[in-house]
Amino acid sequence: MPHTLETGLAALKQVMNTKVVFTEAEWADIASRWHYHFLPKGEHQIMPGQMEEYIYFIISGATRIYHISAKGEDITLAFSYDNTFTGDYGSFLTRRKATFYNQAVSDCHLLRCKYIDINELHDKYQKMERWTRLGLEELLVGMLVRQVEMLSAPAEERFARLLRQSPHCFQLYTQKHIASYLGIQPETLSRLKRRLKKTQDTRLRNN
Amino acid sequence: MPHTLETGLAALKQVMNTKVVFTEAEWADIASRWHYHFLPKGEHQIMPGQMEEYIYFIISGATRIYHISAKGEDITLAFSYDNTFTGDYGSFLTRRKATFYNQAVSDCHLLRCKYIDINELHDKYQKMERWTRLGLEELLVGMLVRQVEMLSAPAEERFARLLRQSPHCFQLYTQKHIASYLGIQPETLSRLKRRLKKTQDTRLRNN
DNA sequence: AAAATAACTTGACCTACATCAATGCGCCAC
DNA sequence: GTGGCGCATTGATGTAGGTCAAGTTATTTT
Repeated sequence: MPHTLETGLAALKQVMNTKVVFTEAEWADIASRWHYHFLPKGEHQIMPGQMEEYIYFIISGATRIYHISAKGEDITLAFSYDNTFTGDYGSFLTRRKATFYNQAVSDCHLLRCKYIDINELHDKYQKMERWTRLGLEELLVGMLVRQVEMLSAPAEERFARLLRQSPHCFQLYTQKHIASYLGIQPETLSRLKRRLKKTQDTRLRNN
Repeated sequence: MPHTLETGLAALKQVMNTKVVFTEAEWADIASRWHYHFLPKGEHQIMPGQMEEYIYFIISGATRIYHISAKGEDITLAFSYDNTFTGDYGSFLTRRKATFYNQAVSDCHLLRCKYIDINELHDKYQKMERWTRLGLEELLVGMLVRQVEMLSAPAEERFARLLRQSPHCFQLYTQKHIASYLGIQPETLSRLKRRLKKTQDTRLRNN
């Protein structure tokens, strides 16, 4: 029986142990606080105005965190998929109302853990506090890289880099959403794709 | 005697206590690991390729964290000033070589703490681990807000918001640096300023 | 205080990307 | 299958902001 609590916890354990190694007793306590949850394709895990009560771990599936701007534009902020965490961290961490949408773009098999459980774990185990700290550090470094790229690289380069570093995203998400993640319009992404293919074709022909 | 170790530690204590309240004994241990450092205007606290050995607390002064892109563009990522922390967090946290410059734009009176001391404090006190976690959470939320703004708001709005929320930055930093922080050219910022003043003037005249 | 240097302003022109619009294509519903 | 709908492509045109250049004003440096 794939994608249920057991297999999910095994995946979660492996992911968590890459940062901090928990004892079996600690792990048992942690594991007991995560619960299976299913989110069908198209449904929202959270919407602006709600409180983010859980942090989510994706066993399998894909979600998209986005924001609707003042002008009504749909802006994709992050992609989440197998073996990654998701949710509106801002809301979850600060206990303020969510500002983002998080939508399943395919059926999602999830584990989730309540805020109070995460908090209790933080109180109970220094290691848990450290695990979260290390996770936040990683997130922060990633966001800095993205920030630099958005400010310094033109659309074409940002696209090329995403294609190189996260090709699977082009399978999981529509071009519309990838475009908004890259900060451009779908039409522009379409044209970039064609241009890139053309230059690759001519390169092939010349070699 | 202003801006020396004592006054600096008093400021640091106050800032740290807003997140986690330390006992006097804990604080004494923490305080003993921070040391005064002076960075004259124009000098760099760190440059790409170096290892960030310290985390810095600014008693007084201002620095600018920036990056030189592949095309040679100077991109300002963050401003730091009195009572804030600074440094290349990415390098400091991950122990990899710095990718950013951090330059004093005015004489800086600093406190700094070595990586190993921070680490020892993390090992020794769960509270310290929590303090760092909460600090990272705050940083992360701020970066998310900025990311959304960069993707959704046009230059004029980003400028107006910075002017509203951080007017002191316009005293501390040159327009060139503020422009690069906003993701525009200095010429564009100059034009935006004029346009904004014009609309404000007409509004005044009509009231 | 003069000279040198850097910052800011303004104008003319240019380009990357947006917008609008038309057409074609896949995909799900029934 | 076939009707419908959202997604992708392509073309024509618009525009925010970039680039280049010249002049002005601050700010250092000597």
